[in-house]
Amino acid sequence: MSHFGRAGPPDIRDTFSLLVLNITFRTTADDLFPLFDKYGKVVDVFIPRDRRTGESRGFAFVRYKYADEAQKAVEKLDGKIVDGREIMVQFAKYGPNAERIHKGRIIETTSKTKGRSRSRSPRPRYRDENRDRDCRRRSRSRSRERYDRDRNRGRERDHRRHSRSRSASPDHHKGRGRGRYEDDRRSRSRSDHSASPARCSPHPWRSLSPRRTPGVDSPDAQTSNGAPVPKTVSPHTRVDSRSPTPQRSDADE
DNA sequence: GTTGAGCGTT
Repeated sequence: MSHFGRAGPPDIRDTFSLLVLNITFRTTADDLFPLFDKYGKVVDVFIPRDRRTGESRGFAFVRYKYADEAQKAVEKLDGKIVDGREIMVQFAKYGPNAERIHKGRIIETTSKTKGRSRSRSPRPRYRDENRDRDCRRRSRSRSRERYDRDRNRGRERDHRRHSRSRSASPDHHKGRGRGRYEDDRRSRSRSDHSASPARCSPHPWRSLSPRRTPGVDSPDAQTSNGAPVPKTVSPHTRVDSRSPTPQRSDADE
């Protein structure tokens, strides 16, 4: 793969992994190696790539032999423009098997004599595949935002992102689209078991609330909109449903 | 030819 003639993960026990984010999709390990090797002994550079296309996923892992060199590389290369893109270098937080990493160094080994430790692991092996694999699949397609931004380019330059990509905007879609390749069959399997896509819908409550069953206009037949109205509701409040503007009950479209 | 949050393979 992206190793230097080595198969599989090398000895990461005594290495310090750095996570390099925001690299271009064309940047390869060979491009990053000389860059990081200038600041220390780089043991290995690995760039995860897609199973289907083999394209880079936009980030890389650089393993240093010593922590001080890794630290220096983080300080020196973090924010550096590589291939026209500002990369982000930081210590890896998780290991290949989701081991806990402290300052890029693995502090937990899932190899042996640590079986009980895994039980205490608060998080699953892969924190992302069990989260947005169901609905939030961006599939890393070309974002329409980019086109919008390009179209607006020249009209309003202030509309661009006012900050580095480090701090992702909260209102920006956090769906990372890590579906990759297993999401297809998994989704189908769950579909047969009648999954609950209610949460996937951006407006789940909308489906749950039938608003005011159209056609049925009997005020006594059902309580308001069919939903079980708690007894705490006062008769005075109930008259509100018969107000001239009952459409603004709860659903809004 | 593309995309852009984030954490990894024989």
